[in-house]
Amino acid sequence: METTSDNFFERVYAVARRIPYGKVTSYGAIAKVLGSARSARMVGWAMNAAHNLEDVPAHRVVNRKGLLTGKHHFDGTNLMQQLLESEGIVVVDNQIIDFESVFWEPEMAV
DNA sequence: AAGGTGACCGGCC
DNA sequence: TGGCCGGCCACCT
Repeated sequence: METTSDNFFERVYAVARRIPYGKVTSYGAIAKVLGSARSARMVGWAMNAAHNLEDVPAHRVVNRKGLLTGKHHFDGTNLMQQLLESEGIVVVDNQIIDFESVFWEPEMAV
């Protein structure tokens, strides 16, 4: 049942699922790919539902500062950080170290 | 149907 | 990236 609203969410999920292992991206980057760079908030909202799905690695999505703003929404307080460090990403004080190095630019399709 | 909300971003001080 | 303000768009009650 692909309704218009679900379609938007699916867009975010599709991009998030394409995030390579050991890489992260920002909400604004995803929103930009979706065509609405200013609706980054909506991406976060979509992620809110996305984190409920195991198909979407929401832990690889952070804000443009490389800060784990959404870690508070995870099951555990430091679960998000644990997952990122598990992928080789260094996180200190909820902030990704060398964020630019692990940053991955999302794309709609290949 | 309308209002409030939100895991943000960009600009300015 | 320190802090504050406005914008923007879809979801929820």
